[in-house]
This record gives sequence, structure tokens and C-alpha cells, in this order.
Amino acid sequence: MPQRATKRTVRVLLPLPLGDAYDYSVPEGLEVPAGTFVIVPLGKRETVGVVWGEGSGEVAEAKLRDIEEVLPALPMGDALRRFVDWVSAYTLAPPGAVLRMAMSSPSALEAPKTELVYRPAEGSEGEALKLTAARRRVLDALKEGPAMPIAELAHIAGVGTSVVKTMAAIGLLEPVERTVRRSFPRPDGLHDGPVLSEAQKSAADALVAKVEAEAFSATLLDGVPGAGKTEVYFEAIAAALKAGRQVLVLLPEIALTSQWLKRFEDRFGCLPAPWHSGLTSLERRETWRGIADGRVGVVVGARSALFLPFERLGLVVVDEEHDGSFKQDDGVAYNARDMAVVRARLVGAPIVLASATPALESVVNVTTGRYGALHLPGRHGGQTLAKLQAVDLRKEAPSRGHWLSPPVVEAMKQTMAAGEQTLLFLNRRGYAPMTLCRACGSGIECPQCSAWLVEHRFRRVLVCHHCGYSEPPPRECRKCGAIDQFVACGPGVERLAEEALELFPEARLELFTSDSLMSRTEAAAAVERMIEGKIDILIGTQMAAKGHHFPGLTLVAVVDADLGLNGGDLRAAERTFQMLYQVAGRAGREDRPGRALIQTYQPEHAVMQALVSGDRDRFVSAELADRELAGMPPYGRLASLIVSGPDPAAVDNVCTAIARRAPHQDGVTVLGPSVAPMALLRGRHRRRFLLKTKRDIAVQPLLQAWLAQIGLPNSVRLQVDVDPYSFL
DNA sequence: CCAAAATGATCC
DNA sequence: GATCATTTTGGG
Repeated sequence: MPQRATKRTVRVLLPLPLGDAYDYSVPEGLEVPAGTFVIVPLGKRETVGVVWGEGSGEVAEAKLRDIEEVLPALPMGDALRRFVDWVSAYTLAPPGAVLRMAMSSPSALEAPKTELVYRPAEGSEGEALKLTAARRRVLDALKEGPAMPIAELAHIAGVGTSVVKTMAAIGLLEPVERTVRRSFPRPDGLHDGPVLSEAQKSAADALVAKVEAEAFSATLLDGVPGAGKTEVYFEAIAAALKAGRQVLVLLPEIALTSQWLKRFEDRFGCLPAPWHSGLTSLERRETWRGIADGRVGVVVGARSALFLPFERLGLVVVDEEHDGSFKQDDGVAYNARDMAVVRARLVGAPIVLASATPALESVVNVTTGRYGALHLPGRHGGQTLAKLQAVDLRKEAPSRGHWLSPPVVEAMKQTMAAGEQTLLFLNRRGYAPMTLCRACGSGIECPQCSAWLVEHRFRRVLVCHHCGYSEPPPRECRKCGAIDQFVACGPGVERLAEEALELFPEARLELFTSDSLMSRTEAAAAVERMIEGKIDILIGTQMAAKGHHFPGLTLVAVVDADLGLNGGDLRAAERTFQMLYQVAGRAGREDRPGRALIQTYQPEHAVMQALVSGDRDRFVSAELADRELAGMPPYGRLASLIVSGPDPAAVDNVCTAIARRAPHQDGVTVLGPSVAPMALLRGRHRRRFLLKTKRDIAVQPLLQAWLAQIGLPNSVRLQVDVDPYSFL
């Protein structure tokens, strides 16, 4: 017998952290071009995967197994597959782990449901004899509109379903099978936008030209809060829609507010398709399909929307591009802002990065010419930016056990008297950040993290903000046994609310926090009350600082401006500046400039000076000079390695092995191992290495060569983070 | 001594 | 990520 030709094989990538795609054989007659979603056997079970290319041919024939089934879904496009590979290569995450993010709606791959709809049969008009009044109404109902399912048709025509069935049986109507799909309103971009200022107009024109060029470009759109950046990129969105292209807008999760959606609706006549963690699986499935087949025009979402299967993406917008929440730290560590630029490049579409306080990385990308820049100078509509003032807490100290300084209290009085609103900003949830025993001086710590438990007085629990552990407030000190000797130490938003109510008992006051206590709808309702002026004093964490515009808000007080400055984080100053600048930008309205008071113990600090003088550019260049001197990003590259495990000795062993094999070459520095900032997190002891290189050295090959030599015991985990954002 | 629990290797 | 074979542990 002649030897049979070996079977054709393809590589199939599975959404699992496997290292690489697997080869599978293709059964006779099965069409599996690259991108096809298939079901393949894996060990004892079946898994959905994506055909990634021709087989590697490196797998023994005996080991090969057949592809089982082709799924009836649109194939994953070439650009998205290359994007998955790119992200995997950059972050050093297994390609399958990245693919998993691009397969976030498993049910979208199954065959869509179908239904029977009825339409008038060809040439049935002549059969007037058979047309009773009821039958005529049925045909009238179908005259203008599309075919309809039986229940709907019968209802509209005011007949029973049997009438329709009979008409189908005698050939007056024709049943047709139709797939059931949710319909998506198409934002048209034809609505008149608001009248743009001269500066907005020219920026919008520039962006529209980029969209019309249908080629990759990256543009930083920069302007103070209220300068009208949103309206400007809306024009670019309109241009993309006009060209029949899809648009992806990425926002930090908490900036995706009803206010943003409302503005979109006003401009485009309908809502965009939202994509975030709160969608039901039905919504996910239908949105996914609509994006894949091109029916969805605009998607607005948090970072996970970056991996959606756009059919013909024509524009990407990243709003609040400086925001740290674009960085994902767990699982695949990636920065959605940077990866969005890559995605845009791979599909050949323009990307717009918008911010009032651009990330230093983006500023440098503009000066090196990698990004274009558009600047919106003033505030739109004659608004003036709030006047910022530092309050020196060394001179204007609040009384003991209180946190509002006399100048802030005075300003609140005036604001209340004028019938205007105050925002007290404190980025600390709960009642007090730590609880101390008066007898022995020890604080209450989380049993599985090196962090204090935070008292939430309303809920009557102590909570760890790092792992979620909680316990009821104890009466007895675990260290010394003293009873009822605990004192709350330091301010949280709840405690601040207590103090504000003491000062203004008649004020309508509300808390606005990112607690899980506050659902999406509750938060939206609170925002609504604030906008309607039903709140006098709003006390909030950074939740309150993003994405909202409160017309009656004229006073913002930052209770502890120094909070983010300590701790030796690379980006402490940059982040504090961005956050305080954004918060202060909430104050003020057209006829009345707002005030922002910033309580600090270090008014001479460069961040406070920059805020008060309004000289953002000087701060940015000073900060950049520091970074350049230290060889830190954006001038150098960083990668962090976190080694963690329940047994500190095992962790240290791995660290020794890693340290011993650390690369030695010019322009490469390895720092560590040192105890990671959260030395104990969820019961795992953590050590950290930092790899620092010059800008022109790629860290990925270095890391790969280095870490390939390291064997890990099961209990020890090694997390690689290229371009870490936070060091905590 | 056995059995549950932890660990490690493999999946194409 | 899930599964299975292998090693470790701990209770009697």
C-alpha cells in the first residue's frame, strides 16, 4: 500500500497560559483559514481556540489530534491576531493569556439564534379573492416595514396567529429564517455639534484630516479642564463615522459617566455601545457580535475594550490618557494607553490621546516627534480656571482631631452663604486609615498583608484595602489585652463628613466614594443630585474628581494634598500634580470663577508651587530633568520582577538564583532584591527586582534570556511587569 | 499503614 | 486553566 500523505496541520492558539500555539491536524474537507474559531481536544476536555497559522510541523504525528469543529463565528481578523502577538511579545505574557482577553465573550462564538419571520409571498397581490379584512391588515402591516415574527405581526395586524399561519399555508405569506440580532442605533455624526471656538475648530480640522487620511498617526490633544477637548475629538469621531469606520473610545472606568454619554448622545443622536465589567453576558455577546460584523459604530469602554474584534476600526481615542488606571497590574501587565497606540498602528488608523495633564511619556513622545500635538489654550465659553491657593497647615492648623483648617472652614461658610457647592476631596476611604491601641501604641494590622486595617464606621467593620479582608472592630487589643482602648487615627472621608456636619449641621451633605458599597446607579443618582444643586457639601475620593462637571460647584478643598507625595514612588509628584489639577478643575462656572484650597504641610514643594502658580510647563520640565538625570522613564526603561510566595525562605531562594544570573552589560542596572513595598500581600511574601536600562536597549530579550534559567517551585510566583506604573 | 493533600508535568 | 501521576504529610 502506498504511504498516505501526512495530514495538513495548523497552529491553534488556545486562551490558556501555555507558552505557544499547539499543532492540530485538519480533517479532510474542513476549511480553517487563519483566524477561524475552532473547538479542539485538549487532554480530556474540549477547548475553543483560534487558528493562528500553518502548522509548525514539530509535533510527532502520533501526538497530533484532529480539529473537532469550526465555530460559526466571524474569524478573528489579521490585525487583531498580530496585536495579540505584539502584546504578548512586549509584556512577556504567554500569547494564550493575551488571547483570553480577546475572547471575553465565549457565547458570542456560538451559532446565533434564529427565528421565523414572515413576508408577503411573491406575486400574491392578484389573489384578491382570498383577501379577507383580517388578511389585508396583515399584508398592510408588512407593506412598508421589514419581515416580522409571527407574534409581532399578529399583534400589529390585530389578528390571531392562526390567521398568519393559514396565510403562509395557502401561499400568501412566505416564512423566512432570520438570525436574531440586537439592533444598534447608528450614531450619524450629522447632528449639529456645539459652536466651536477658533482654537477648537482648527484642532478639530486637524484631527478630521488625520481620520480622512486613513493611516496611522498619534496625536496628543492637550488643554485645561473645560477647554472643550471632548467636542474636538467628537468631530474626529463624526468624520470616521461618515467614512463608514468604527471608533473605539477608551476612558478610565470611573470616567465613563452618564454625563459623558449624555454629551455623546447630544452630538450623535444616540448612545455609543458601552463595554465594561458590568455588562451582562447577553449584553456582552450582542455587543461583541455587533462590533465583529460592523453594526456597532462607536464603542466606549475601559481598557478591556482594547481587545474587541473591530471589523474596520478607523479611529481610537484615549481620553484622560495620563490616568494610571489604564495600567493593568494583575494577569497580563499592560498599559492600555500604550497598547492602544500599537493597535492603531497595526490597523492603520489614527489615535488621539487627550488630557489636561498629559503623562510625561506622552510629552516626551511629542518632543521627539513620535506624536503630533494639538493644544487648546483657554477655557471654552469664557470660563476661568479656579484660583488655586495653598493652605500652609503649619501656620493654619486645624484644631486637634480635626482636619479642616480655618481658611477652608471660612471659605465653606462663604460658599454656603452664596448658595453654592463645596467639594471636599480626600483620597482615603473609610473613617480612619488606622486604629491605634492607646495602652500599647500598636495599630491593627491585616493578618495577610503589611497594611493597616481601615475602619469603616458606617458599616461597623475594619477592612484591608489591599485584599478585602474584614473583621468587626475588636474591643480587646491583641498585643496587650487592653479593653476599649482603641482610637481612630487620621482622617478618612467618613470622619471628614462627621466634622463637616459638626460645622454645618444644616448642610445637605453626601459621601461619594469608590466603595463597593456604592453601585453604579447609586453613584449616578448622587451625581444627579449634585448637578441639581440638592447637595451643599460633597465629600469624595478620586471618584468625585473624574468625569463630572458640577455647575454649582465653586469651592474645592483638598484636605491632604501631601498624601500621595511620600513613599518614594517614581511617579509620586507627577501623579499628585495630575490628580490635584484635575480636582481643582472641577470648580468654577461661567459667571463665577471657582476657588481651590490645597491643604499641605509642604507648600514649597514643586508640585504645590506648580499648582498655585499655574505653571504646568515649568513643573513638567523640572520633573523631566530629574527623570533624565536618574535615567528613569521616559528616558530609560524599567521592568519590575515581583517574586512572591507564602514561604519567605522559598521566595528568598528564588531571589538568590535570580540575582546570581542577573545580566551585566553597559546601560543595564539591576536593583534588588529588596522587600517589595507591600512586603506581605494576601498572605504572600514579596520581593522585588528592578531592571533599569537605557532607552535604546530592549528589555524583553534581556528578561527572556535571564528568566529562562530560573526554575520556580510551585508555590513561588514570578510576575514580570514591563513599564511598571505604580511601585506599590 | 493508608489516604488525603500538595506538587509537578503535560496538554498538540 | 484543568487533569493526572507522583510525592509528601499526617493521623491512627
